[in-house]
Amino acid sequence: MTPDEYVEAVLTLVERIPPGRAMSYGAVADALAERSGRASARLVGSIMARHGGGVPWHRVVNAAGRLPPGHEREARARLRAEGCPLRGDRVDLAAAAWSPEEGM
DNA sequence: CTCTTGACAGAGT
DNA sequence: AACTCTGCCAAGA
Repeated sequence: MTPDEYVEAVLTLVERIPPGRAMSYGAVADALAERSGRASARLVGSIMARHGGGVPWHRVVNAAGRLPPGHEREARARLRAEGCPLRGDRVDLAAAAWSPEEGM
């Protein structure tokens, strides 16, 4: 799998996350690990930073439910609008966590 | 090729 | 609970 294909795979998966739900960068990397052969939360983060426009990037947060630096306002607003379970300024991953298996 | 840099994660303080 | 330190792995300089 080429790097470009990996980027596509990440974006495709992120698009499949339903409104009001969320995934951590690590969870995304993990879900793609089977198919891509590698799992790196950092890599997913970088990809979202560079190619994240165009997909519901706000539904991808870090493992602690923290929103991406610099986009916290935007993300919080969108998540709130979608009814995503929030705990202060963090996503309640325990309640919002989604996996590809669930959405097919 | 080496060194630094991250929308990260997990353990330690 | 907030911070720091380490491991991680691919991109850029």
